[in-house]
Amino acid sequence: MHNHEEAVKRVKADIPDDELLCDLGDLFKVFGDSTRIKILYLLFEEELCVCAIADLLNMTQSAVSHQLKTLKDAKLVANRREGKTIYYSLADDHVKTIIGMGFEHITEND
Amino acid sequence: MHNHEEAVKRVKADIPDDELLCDLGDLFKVFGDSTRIKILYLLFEEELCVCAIADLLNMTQSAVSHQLKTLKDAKLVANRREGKTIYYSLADDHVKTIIGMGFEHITEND
DNA sequence: CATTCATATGTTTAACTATTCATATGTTAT
DNA sequence: ATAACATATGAATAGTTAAACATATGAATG
Repeated sequence: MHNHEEAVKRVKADIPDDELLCDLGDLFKVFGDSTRIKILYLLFEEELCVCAIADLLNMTQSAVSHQLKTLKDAKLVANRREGKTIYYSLADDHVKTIIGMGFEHITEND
Repeated sequence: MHNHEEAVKRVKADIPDDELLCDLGDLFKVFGDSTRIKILYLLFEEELCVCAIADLLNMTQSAVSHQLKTLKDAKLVANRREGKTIYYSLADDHVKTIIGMGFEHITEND
C-alpha cells in the first residue's frame, strides 16, 4: 500500500458527525425519486389537493398519499385542511434552491 | 370528487419534460446514500486516492470503488492517474452548494 | 347517525441497490 | 516477462422501497 497517511490525517479531523451525514443522505434520498420530484415541481406553482396531484401525475390516490407522507416527514411539504380536502404546498425555499442546483448540474453537463 | 379542474389546468401547462424530471431524480438518488455523501465530504478538503477513502471510511476498496463509479457517472467527481494511484476530486461547485443547502434544511428544522 | 367523499395507512410484491467476494485490468519495478 | 500493487469490474446476496390493493379515518351532508 502506498503512503497516504498525511492526507488521511489532514482530512480525518474534519469529518462531520456520522449521524449528520446519514441525515443528509436520508434527505437527498427523498429527492431521489422521480415521482416525488414531480410532486415538488407541481407545488412550485401553487398548493394542490391530493386528488389534483394524482390526476396530474396519472397515479392512484394511494401512491400519491404515500409519497406525500414521505415528503412531509422530510419537512419538504406542508399541508392544511379545508373541509374534506387537504392542500399540500412547499414547506420552504430550500426545496426550490436544491432542485434548482440539481437542474443546473444536469443542464451544464450535456 | 370535488372540483380542482381549474388548478389542474393552470399547473398542467408548466410541467417540465418527463425525461428531465427523471434525470433530476437520478441525480439526487446519487446524493441519497450516506456512503456517497461521506465520500463527497472527504473530497471537500482535498483530492484523495481510493485506498485513502477506504481507510477513512473503514470500508473495502471494492465497495468504495463501486461508489466512486456511481459518483463519476453522475459527473460529481473527477479523477486523475498518477502511476498506479488514482486520485479523486470534486467535479464542480454544485456539489458543495447542493450539500450545503441540504445541510441548511436539516439544521434549521431541529 | 348513516352515507359519501377525501385522504391516510397497513400489507404484500416486484424491482432496485449497496456490499461482499472473486477476479480482471493496468502500472511499476526487478 | 513476472511479480507486486492500486484500482476496476462482474456476479451473488441481503436489505430497501415504490406501487397496488384493501381497508381505515375523519369531515360534511342529508
